[in-house]
Amino acid sequence: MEKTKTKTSYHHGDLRSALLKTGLRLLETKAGGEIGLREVARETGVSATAVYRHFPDKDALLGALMAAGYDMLADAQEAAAAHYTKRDDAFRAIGQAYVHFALAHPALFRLMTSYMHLTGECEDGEVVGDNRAGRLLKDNISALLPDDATDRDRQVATTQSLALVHGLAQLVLAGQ
Amino acid sequence: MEKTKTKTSYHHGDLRSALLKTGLRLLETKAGGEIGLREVARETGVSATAVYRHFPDKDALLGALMAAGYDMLADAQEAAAAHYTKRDDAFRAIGQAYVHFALAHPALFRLMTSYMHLTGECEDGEVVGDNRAGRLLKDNISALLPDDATDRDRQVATTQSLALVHGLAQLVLAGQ
DNA sequence: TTCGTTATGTTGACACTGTTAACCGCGTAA
DNA sequence: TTACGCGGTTAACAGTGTCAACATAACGAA
Repeated sequence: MEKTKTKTSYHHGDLRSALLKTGLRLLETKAGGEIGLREVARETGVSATAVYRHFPDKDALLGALMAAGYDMLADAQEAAAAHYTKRDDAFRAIGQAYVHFALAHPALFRLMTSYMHLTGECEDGEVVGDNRAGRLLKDNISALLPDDATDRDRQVATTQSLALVHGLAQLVLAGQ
Repeated sequence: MEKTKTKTSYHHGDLRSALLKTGLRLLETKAGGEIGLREVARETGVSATAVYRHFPDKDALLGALMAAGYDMLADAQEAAAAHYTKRDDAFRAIGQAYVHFALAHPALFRLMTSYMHLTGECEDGEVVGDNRAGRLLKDNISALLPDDATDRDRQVATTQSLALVHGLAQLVLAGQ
């Protein structure tokens, strides 16, 4: 019930999501350091090379974990913002949720941010806002600015607050 | 002349600094990804285990490279600030130097920041300002604040601007 | 000078990693 | 029923960090 495993299952149960689940679990457990392909495979009770049926690469697996992390982050931010009605309160809550998330899931957060440069496939648009979390923040910032603000103003404000919040999270994480 | 190699040398020339030099070179060359102990040893023309005579660990080697990077950063910041006489101009220059450094030496910067959590030996003091770069920024911030600012004010201001600058560097680096 | 000790570097090995190639079993479609 | 392909396996390869044992050069004491 809590885990609708979608046992659509071909052969063994659907891996991929099982791999992702144990990957996230390992990231919660392990305080620092990287995660290993063989490790997650072993912990899932499957042979290492089975991973390659669902992910072309180790980086692909990590990328999927990143995506899952960003989804979790966006969920947390939305939940945090939902408690508030005033625009600026909501905005503050979103920023706090970001830092809180980094503290609550350090290894996952580190993975998400240290592989940032793999993220943006760089389709010449904005690289920052291509995930739900970024979009959420951008929308909330836009709502805070006066109506006659230019697009450039909005982008500057977005980048500034994202930088502030992200840097803050990083610093807090460094100081443990 | 440019490189006073301090050929005090016992046996082979002084390694350690040679290792650090090739380590930095490799970090300049390699765009993304980690650096390897065996790799730097091989490139220095020495057997892998020779490294262990000068560094107890791979992490120790990376730590030394980090320290070297922070020194380079502080140098760049001091040089940038030296061109200006007004306090706030100097402060801005320091921040710009930070971002510029991240862009100029991406791999090194990534190493410096991603191993941040290994840095602070956490002697219950301030973890941020234990390197020259942090101290420089802190001093410049203090100079900008009014004289009657409390210590807490100064710390908040320091953290805020460091977070902003650091986050900005990270974002710029992510967007290449 | 000669000799022993210590710092420095080498080879060989171990356990581990990511990745590829070759093989197999099950479920489905013809 | 048979052929095929998807999802999994084992075996192997190159590469990694690290340890133990061995070699050698430099230096201080006899």
